[in-house]
Amino acid sequence: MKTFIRVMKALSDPNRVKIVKMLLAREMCVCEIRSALDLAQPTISKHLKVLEDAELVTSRKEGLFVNYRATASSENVYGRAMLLAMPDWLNEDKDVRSLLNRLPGIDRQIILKRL
Amino acid sequence: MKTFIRVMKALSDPNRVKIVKMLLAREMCVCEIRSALDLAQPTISKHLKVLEDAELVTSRKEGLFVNYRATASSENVYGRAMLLAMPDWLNEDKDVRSLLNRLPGIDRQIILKRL
DNA sequence: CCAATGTATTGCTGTATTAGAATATACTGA
DNA sequence: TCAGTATATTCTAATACAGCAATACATTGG
Repeated sequence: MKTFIRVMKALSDPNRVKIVKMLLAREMCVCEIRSALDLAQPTISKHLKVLEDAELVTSRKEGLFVNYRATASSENVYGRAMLLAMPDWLNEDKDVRSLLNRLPGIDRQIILKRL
Repeated sequence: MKTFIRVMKALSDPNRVKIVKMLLAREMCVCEIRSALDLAQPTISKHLKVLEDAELVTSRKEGLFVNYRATASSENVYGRAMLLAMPDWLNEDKDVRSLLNRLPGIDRQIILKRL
């Protein structure tokens, strides 16, 4: 039950859902997610921790960056099912659509130059 | 997105999940659900409202009683998908198991006599 | 080792959620 | 119409959560 609730809670926040949708499209570092969502960096980090605790995403260090991706944990039936369904869901949502459209232009190289 | 979040939030509470599991097994009135979960009646009513708003359950009046059942709204893709998956989920959970086992013995006739 | 930088953690505030007591509403039978 | 009963609503208290600023941690280049 706990595992199930964790997955449901993780997907109960619009910003976390948007993060999952992006990470299903491609791997991203924290600063890229931050740039896409326009939230404070600690907020992004906390959301990612919730998603990681729910076993919906995994992280991989690459120098200073931490890359996240949506990966189904084989032990978590619920997380796996949700990640399997998510690609087909919410694609008509206005916010999600524009987010995924902007995704190719969101690159850590460009973000860092802009600051 | 709103619809999706509503479904996820509705399924983010253990007691609501238990209610759904029971209602997938059979139709029940509020007092039967209350007897099964041992929560205050207003709490049950509020949980049912959340589930109804998420389009996971429907209600049907029968005299003084209000019978609830888990019914997928055809308009709600997410609710439909979750209700389709739920029967296979959480059956190994200790609480859910004992709840579903006790279900046949939970009857409005018996409950009302006991009071 | 030091400075710079990407990310994580902590502390705080405002808001949302869950729970039950008290109360209101809706229906039934006399 | 009135009493009784099943359910819904309102109110309040306790807890949980989202967000940000400040700070800590970790890695890299010099």
